[in-house]
Amino acid sequence: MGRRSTLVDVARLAGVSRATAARALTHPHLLKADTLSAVTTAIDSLGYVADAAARALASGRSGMIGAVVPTLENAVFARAIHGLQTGLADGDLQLVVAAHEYSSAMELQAIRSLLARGIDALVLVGAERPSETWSLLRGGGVPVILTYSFHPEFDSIGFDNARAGYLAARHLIDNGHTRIGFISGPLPSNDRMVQRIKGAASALAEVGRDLPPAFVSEQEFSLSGGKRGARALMSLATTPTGIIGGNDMIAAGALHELAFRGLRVPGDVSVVGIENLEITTFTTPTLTSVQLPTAEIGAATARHVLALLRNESVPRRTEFPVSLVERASTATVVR
Amino acid sequence: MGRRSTLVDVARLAGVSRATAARALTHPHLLKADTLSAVTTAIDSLGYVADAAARALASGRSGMIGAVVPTLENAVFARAIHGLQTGLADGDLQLVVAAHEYSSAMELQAIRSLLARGIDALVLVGAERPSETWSLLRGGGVPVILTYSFHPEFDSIGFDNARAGYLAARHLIDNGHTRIGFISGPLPSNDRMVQRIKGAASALAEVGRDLPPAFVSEQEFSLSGGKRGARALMSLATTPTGIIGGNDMIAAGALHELAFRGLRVPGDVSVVGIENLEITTFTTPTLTSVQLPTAEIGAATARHVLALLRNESVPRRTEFPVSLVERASTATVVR
DNA sequence: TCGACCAATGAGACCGCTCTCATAAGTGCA
DNA sequence: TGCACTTATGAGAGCGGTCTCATTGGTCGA
Repeated sequence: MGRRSTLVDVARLAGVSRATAARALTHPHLLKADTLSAVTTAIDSLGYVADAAARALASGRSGMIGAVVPTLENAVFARAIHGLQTGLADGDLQLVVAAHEYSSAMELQAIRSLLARGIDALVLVGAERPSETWSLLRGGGVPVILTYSFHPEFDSIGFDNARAGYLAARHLIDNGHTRIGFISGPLPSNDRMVQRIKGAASALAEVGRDLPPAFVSEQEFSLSGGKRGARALMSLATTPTGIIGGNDMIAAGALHELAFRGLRVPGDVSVVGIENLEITTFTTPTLTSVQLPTAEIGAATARHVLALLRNESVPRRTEFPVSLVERASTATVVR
Repeated sequence: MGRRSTLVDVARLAGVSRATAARALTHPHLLKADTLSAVTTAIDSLGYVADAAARALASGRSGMIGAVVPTLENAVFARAIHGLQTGLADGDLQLVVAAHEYSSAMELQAIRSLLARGIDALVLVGAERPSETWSLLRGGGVPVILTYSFHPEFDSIGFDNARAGYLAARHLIDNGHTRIGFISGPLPSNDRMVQRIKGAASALAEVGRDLPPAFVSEQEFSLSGGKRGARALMSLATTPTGIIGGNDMIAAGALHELAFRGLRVPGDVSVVGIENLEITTFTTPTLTSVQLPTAEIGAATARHVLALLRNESVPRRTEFPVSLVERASTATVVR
């Protein structure tokens, strides 16, 4: 079938110059109606498709957006990427993804690699990274959008992670709990989780209590992680009466371990999750959780990127609210 | 900070020609050791990074791989994409993703768009699509790799979906069940699910039974979908004694609905899932499931793509085995 | 009727790299 | 010492678009 046809072929077939053919693509309003239709006809009959590399080289814009997330195996990020991709597709932008597995070194490498690819914008997760990475971002000449956390220097779209932790702890405290354990996800390169823990600690501080390090168990984001975390917390000399899961999967795993140990929820221990996934209504008991705007983040980020590339003015910071959804896994402490 | 430095800057600083500087990048073994090191030094001191668009235009290779999946909201595909991306990164390839939400029209559009982007290879899910899409793929001049299903004409990496359905049904049949219901995921553009249903039907056919259409309930891939599916099946005049979930989330949702209706599993109804996710050991009762090689598929696809681009010979077809993992949700039928 | 101005199109430089081909320097053998 | 041959480097032509600037023909007001 021969080689792909180029603008020259189109121009020749339409009987116009290369420049005119090009204009039909990029600035069609500059052409006389019949010239335009001649070119359009030629394009259709040749099945012409502009070469993206050539276009990127000449225009300095690639039409590709990069995104680096911790992992796609965590549904939160998979969902956000899904929403982002869907939104970008509407603007005819492609999404290039990379995962760093909670390693800031790998994140740096991924960012380098994406920047070298000539992306038009870069979407990252979180606001904590080594200064080397920050300076690369500052000098990259590419708009950076941070998600899930905020940073004064870069456009950010997210929610208040500390408040999510605070709401979870506050709810337990309001039910009379003072010994509250926290099963977190991986902490390296994960300011979101650190913030949630801090938020929980600040709620405890409000009532003169604290969140001792022993009451924080770092685990994977999974049912098994939650199970192991609950095992760890319930093996302590003094055990918590309330447990916060760093996300819902962890909390659900904790519920399982508590049941396995013959402990009643919420009779003996109350449990709160964070994220408010579908699973919260399928656990036994159903899981009280803090609703996070994860679905919104992907879509909002896509809109932000599109506006940015169109030079429309956009708020530097978009914050979504979080709220507690009470279900059956929490109750007033019995003493 | 001025503009990005180019090969010309590197060449000038290193005191060599543009061609030599270029060779240092692409064919370093052709250079004398000290010439090479002069160029390398210049590259480092300028922080030079090759422009991907220019390179793509000149070389005809973009270093980008496209992947189109039904959705990233389904963990199966998120996981596969994650594995694929990780594997590709080792070969310095970028992954561009798109989702089509089980619409063949959107898939076609996504493929067009990726092809226009000049990707070096294209990864797709499944082997069922309109002929228009197939002919685009044939004429695209880009290697296509199919995953999760097989196709004689294209490289394929997957497993036998019909066998997965067969194993699930066979297990129920071996336990004396003959009225078997199937709660499937979305069926449009989803040959995997169609195959699983066919496999289940063929197991029933082996013992002179069939899978009546009324016993197949099409639902979303979610806990709620499974719940709704079980509700539909258990509302029939004649109800099944065994239920197969199109995937584990569906099966877990079905378990929930059965418990809600006061039915005992496996006493009254046996349930089998497909996928063997972590959740199978967290449900009540634990869920018998067919183990699928989803983790392997992403990684294997990455290896396949890398080999392909290096012109190494690769098997056109890679098939992973599936197997049944028996847990507590299935038992011999009581009559 | 003439110059100013505008709309439509053409000409050609340029984006930054790859790759082929030519050239110069170096090597081994008769 | 000369010649064929290899090795290292340079020169320059693309790759396929975008974009600026020049050119042409036509319109309009004085």
